[in-house]
Amino acid sequence: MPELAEVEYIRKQWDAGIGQPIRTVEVRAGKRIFRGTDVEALVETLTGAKLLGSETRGKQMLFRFSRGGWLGIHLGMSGHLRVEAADFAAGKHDHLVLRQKQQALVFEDPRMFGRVRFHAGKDAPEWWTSLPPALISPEFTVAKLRENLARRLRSPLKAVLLDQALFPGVGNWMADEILWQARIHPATPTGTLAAKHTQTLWKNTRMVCRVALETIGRDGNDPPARWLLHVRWKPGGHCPRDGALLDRGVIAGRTTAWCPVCQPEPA
DNA sequence: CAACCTGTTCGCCA
DNA sequence: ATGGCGAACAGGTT
Repeated sequence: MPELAEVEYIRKQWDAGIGQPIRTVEVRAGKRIFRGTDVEALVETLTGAKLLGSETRGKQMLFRFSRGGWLGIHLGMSGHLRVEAADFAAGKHDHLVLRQKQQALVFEDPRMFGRVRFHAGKDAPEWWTSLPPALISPEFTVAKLRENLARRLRSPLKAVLLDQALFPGVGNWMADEILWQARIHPATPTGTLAAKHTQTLWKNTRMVCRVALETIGRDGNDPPARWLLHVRWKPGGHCPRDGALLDRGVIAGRTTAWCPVCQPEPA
């Protein structure tokens, strides 16, 4: 489910537990959720540790604890964070439960495409610090975008937008939204994009990220009513800009919606 | 009942 | 050797 702004909103669900020690840690070990993770070290370090804070990078979240505990969570397709009463009983999809005096912090993920990582140490782990800079940061420049696109000349733009190394946090709906805002057809091969369109793509990438973070990311509010995401799911949806019936198809392996009028086929 | 899914990774093929 | 594509992952929802 979650992309950039949803991840930011979900991350804050655990803010209720900041400053309080974890009394017990419950883990449904042996699940693919914990692949590559030292679950014993996670339990040992976090038991008795205090949650200090958290941040988001793209679709990744990092929770910082006292005693040098760093917990990374990726929500995958169906992951979610929530807060329950301190004595609640974990359900079968609740893979990680951090119990505090006042409440329990829960990570659930029915489909188990998500991932939990753990690191113990003074500094944040390499798997966190090596993530690319945010699309709304000053480091994401038009020149940088041009450079990224130049490495994938034959790919459809939709595929490139879904690449987390290049567009961290962008998922299926955001990719469609950005291309629709920029009036560029999702199947356009990267190498055929006019310089002017690269500029437009850059501008709209930042705009969609910024506005999504200010609405969904801030408090779960809806993004602007005239955005594509409100109509892109159901067949029969119409372009909020010109009213044309939206086209749908599979591009880069994902369901994609676009407007045949304002996002014309690449030549 | 069958198809579909806001994500990632792997192996195959060009 | 790259790079792109489909399949696989697993369960819920339509």
